[in-house]
Amino acid sequence: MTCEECIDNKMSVFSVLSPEEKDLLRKNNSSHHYKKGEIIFKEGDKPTGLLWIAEGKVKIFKEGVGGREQIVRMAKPVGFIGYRALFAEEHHSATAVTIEDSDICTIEKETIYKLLRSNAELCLSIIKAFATELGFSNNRTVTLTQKHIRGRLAESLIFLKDTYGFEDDNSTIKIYLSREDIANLSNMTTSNAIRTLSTFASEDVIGIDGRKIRIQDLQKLERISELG
Amino acid sequence: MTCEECIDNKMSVFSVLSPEEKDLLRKNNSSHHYKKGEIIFKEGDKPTGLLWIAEGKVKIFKEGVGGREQIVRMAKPVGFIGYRALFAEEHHSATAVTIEDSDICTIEKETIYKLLRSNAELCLSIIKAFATELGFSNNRTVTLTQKHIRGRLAESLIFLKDTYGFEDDNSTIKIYLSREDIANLSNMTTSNAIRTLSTFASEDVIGIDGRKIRIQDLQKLERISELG
DNA sequence: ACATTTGTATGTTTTACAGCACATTGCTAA
DNA sequence: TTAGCAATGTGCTGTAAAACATACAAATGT
Repeated sequence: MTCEECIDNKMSVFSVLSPEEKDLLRKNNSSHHYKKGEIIFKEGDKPTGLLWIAEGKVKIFKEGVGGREQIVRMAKPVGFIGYRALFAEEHHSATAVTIEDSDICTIEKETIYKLLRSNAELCLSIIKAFATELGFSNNRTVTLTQKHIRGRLAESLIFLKDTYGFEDDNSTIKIYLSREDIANLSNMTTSNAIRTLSTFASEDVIGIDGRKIRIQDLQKLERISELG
Repeated sequence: MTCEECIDNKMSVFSVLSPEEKDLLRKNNSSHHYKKGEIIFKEGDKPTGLLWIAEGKVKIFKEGVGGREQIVRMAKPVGFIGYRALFAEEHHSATAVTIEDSDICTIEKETIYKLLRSNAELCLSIIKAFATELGFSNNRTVTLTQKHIRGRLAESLIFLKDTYGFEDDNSTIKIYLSREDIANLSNMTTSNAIRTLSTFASEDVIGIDGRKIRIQDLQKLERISELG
């Protein structure tokens, strides 16, 4: 998928733009390819423009106590990244790293602000996106602090499934994550992520094939998530 | 402070409005007085309009595992409340309760959307506010999960000081919170909040006079927060 | 003025989980 | 093939913090 295709994509917030505005975007964006594991921006960097994912997957994480990383967001195509810092007029408060080969598009800060000032519907879309993500973040704060290990892991697996969907078999989660990343998403140590995944597998809630995880009993997983 | 004063207040996001737009607001807002401890809206309620605090203080919390509450925000005058759910077009994901007698103003959803569509600067202000709060929330997720009790409590005390400021003595935090609320803000049990506050007092980091807390050594408190 | 509830304080017990050590598997590269 | 290394898997131990218990003080209602 290319930048242009994203601009025309009806899932994108750009769908509210007029043909002329879309033209302005098309003429002012640039694109860059990243290999798996590359850094797109780092905590502390100054945002230069608005980025979005045309192709690939990206994890966004913050460094915590003793360098321990907490994944705060997982992004997928036609999703923005780095926009929080841009609009807050702050430096990036998190780091973005590709978890597979990705194509990232950029438009300059000036261009996006020009569009925002000219198109109220775009503003409203962005506002809605922020409001939704804030709800997600607040929810995360509560579940990560209050749920036990099993509940946190179950929730993360459901989250990954909701975000990236299933493969053709309708049960394997469409993402290739290391145990460490799963742990960093679920606020636990790698050891415990491995251990708890094994337990889930022995309970036939999930199936494990290397890094690929199949959800075999979604209902049970949801029950574990709700009161694990 | 009345609703009208808020609309004219230069700290408010309404400061970007034109005189005519401010008039529209003035003619379409209503106000309501709440006693300490009253519920403004509940988790699951449908938002009806945009609320803001003219006078008083409000805590916003989510119910977690086993009814345990986690305070996600503390609001003060000229600050909006309940706007996340409104703009996300969701039901409220948290409950708002006054922690002292308060005056809350409302404008209908239609009015605020009308203003947003007519005034891009207002949109940008809202976007910036959301982006800032999202940063705060993400930060909270990391610190509440990774810091130890002392660090979490120290951070909360600094947060309360930054939000509500000091009294005339320049050291007493200008808020009257129960130990339970302090615990619910810092993700710990009431027992541990009490215990740790006592420890801080014995270390001369803070001074305790009933519910009133004096910060005696901010530097030390910041150090505890950073790596406690 | 009394009883009843609510909040504060502190000690003891229990447990979930991090931290660590170490074994095993799987990938990459010479 | 084999060496080297990273990722995965498992058991053990220590500990931070929850859970529980109890006492007392302060606020609230009757």
